[in-house]
Amino acid sequence: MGIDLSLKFEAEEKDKDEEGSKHSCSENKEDEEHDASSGDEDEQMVKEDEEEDSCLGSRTREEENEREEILQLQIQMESVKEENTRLRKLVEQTLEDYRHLEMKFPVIDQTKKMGLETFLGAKGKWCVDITSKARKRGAEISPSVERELGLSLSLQKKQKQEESKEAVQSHHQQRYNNSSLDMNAPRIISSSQGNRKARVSVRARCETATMNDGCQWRKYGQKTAKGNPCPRAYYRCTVAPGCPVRKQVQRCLEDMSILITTYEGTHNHPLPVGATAMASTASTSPFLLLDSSDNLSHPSYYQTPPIIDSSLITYPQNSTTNNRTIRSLNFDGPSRGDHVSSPQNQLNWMM
DNA sequence: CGTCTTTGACCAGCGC
DNA sequence: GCGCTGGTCAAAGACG
Repeated sequence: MGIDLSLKFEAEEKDKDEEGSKHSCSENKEDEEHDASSGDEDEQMVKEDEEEDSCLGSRTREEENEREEILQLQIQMESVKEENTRLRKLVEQTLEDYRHLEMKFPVIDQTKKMGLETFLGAKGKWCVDITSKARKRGAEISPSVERELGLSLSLQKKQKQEESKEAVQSHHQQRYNNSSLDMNAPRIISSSQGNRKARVSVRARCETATMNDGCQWRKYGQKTAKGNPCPRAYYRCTVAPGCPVRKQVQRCLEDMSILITTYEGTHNHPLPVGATAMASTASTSPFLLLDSSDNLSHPSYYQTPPIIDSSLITYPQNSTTNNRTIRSLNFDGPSRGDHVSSPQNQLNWMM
């Protein structure tokens, strides 16, 4: 270490100085001998002895001083060494803690997801049931696929307090989203309460401009949101006059093939047939039903199958649940190229 | 002509 | 109070 080198360097310099002083002392002696030849030899000898004694005395004093200095330096070195080992242990401990935390993080994340499923209650079983059924069919479900199955559910609430509580969580979520690790992971931003409007956000792979959820929508606005070059479109349900349901449609910034649709409100009318087909299998209560294909009602639908990654999400709203109950329906949807010809086929495929 | 989309204007909420 | 941003309105145009 640098300390050791510098100490050696100092010691070497001191040796050199010592040699130099010795050399100067002997040089002085030679000069004196040269001078003695011209003067009284006895007196000269006495003088020489005295000077030699003084020279030797100063040399021993210097040596003692050097020894003391060396001792002090050695003590300093020992203390520095001790501090060095202590710091090293501290660094190692910190690194170890960091590694431990790093290993624990996925477990904590998984626990959070399990917590969500618990929150979803009995209906949360859907996710497990459907994936297990898929497994029974022999379909392999990789962890990444299971992530893809994850319910992309965002219930939004505008209350400040709860948002601040969730700020840390959403920050972590954002970090995950940015790293494209978990695009379709379950995500509850907030839940509606009281008479506030329920909001459900759904991510689905969809190449068309909007998803067909069986309802009729009228576009009433478009806005470019900050941070996303893709414009956000605003739609209003036109199935029944005065239906308060609205939806926002926007492409995902990370993956343009993913369509983020946010629904708000509750339909004040019976759902159209296309929506009811799937609805009846999931819930008897009012809900929002989504699939990611506009092609359902399109003549060329049978030639161009939709691309669905995670798409069926129900969100009942009634007075008893106070807009808080969330029912999820996740399924390992067909990968790109799989043919899903109708809502009923989708359900058959699921079951 | 009715319906739907587009798009600029307006408004409310929020942070500074 | 001001500016920014998201959400909505409404007039104008397109389309069947």
